[in-house]
Amino acid sequence: MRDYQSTAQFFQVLAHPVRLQILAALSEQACCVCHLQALTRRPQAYVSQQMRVLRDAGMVSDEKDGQNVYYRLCNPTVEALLHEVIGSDRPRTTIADCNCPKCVDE
Amino acid sequence: MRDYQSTAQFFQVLAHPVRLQILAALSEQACCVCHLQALTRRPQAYVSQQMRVLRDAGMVSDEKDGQNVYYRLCNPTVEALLHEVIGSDRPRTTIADCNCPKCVDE
DNA sequence: TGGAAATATGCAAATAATCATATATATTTT
DNA sequence: AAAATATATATGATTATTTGCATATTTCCA
Repeated sequence: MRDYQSTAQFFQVLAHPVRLQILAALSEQACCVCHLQALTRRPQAYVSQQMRVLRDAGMVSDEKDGQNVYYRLCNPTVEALLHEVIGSDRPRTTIADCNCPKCVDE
Repeated sequence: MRDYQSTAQFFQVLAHPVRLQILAALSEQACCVCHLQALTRRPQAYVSQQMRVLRDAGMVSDEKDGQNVYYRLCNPTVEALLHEVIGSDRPRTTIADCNCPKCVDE
């Protein structure tokens, strides 16, 4: 990590409840946007906006598979911090209403 | 740490370059406000405001000694996070113009 | 006691972040 | 090729944060 300015920006990205929820979900498995929509109960555009913030911050990477875009965590520091502050006792929300191929298959 | 909302607020406090600089200094030793003023090159009222934010967030504790107030880190999670994101390669800024008893004695 | 030094607080202007809405693009299905 | 689905982007209104400045409070010392 560089100077205090960029470190502050890094923390700013984490200073958001929905982004934290998304990152916590991604720390378990890669998810498509529709999955995160169901998880967070937010409109698609909203989730997509947050994913851009996370992508621009270098915290997640995206991979397109057909119609779906799968996001995954790609930053070890973020993983470590999540573990530090959230730990493993986070609410294991099961998502019922996601119809992406990956969810339907399992 | 509790829910995502309070975790986000926790990160919000860290999402500030001057507060980060102050916390990094406190992670080495307790400092009075005048010391932090010299370090950050900000007006006294500015530093005092940031100290309130850190105090309200439960990250630092204050102890009055005569005219001076000494602040110290009092949150192990903050210490761990600072170490994670800043590490030990932070600029070791020596402060010349602080006249508090502690600084003058040494 | 009175003044100077150290620190804290209150408030307002400037700045930045959030979120809803509308719309665009790409892919699959029919 | 048109419709449907998944995702992305642009824009603007609202709200929150930052920061400078004036002033208050506390303590020390002459």
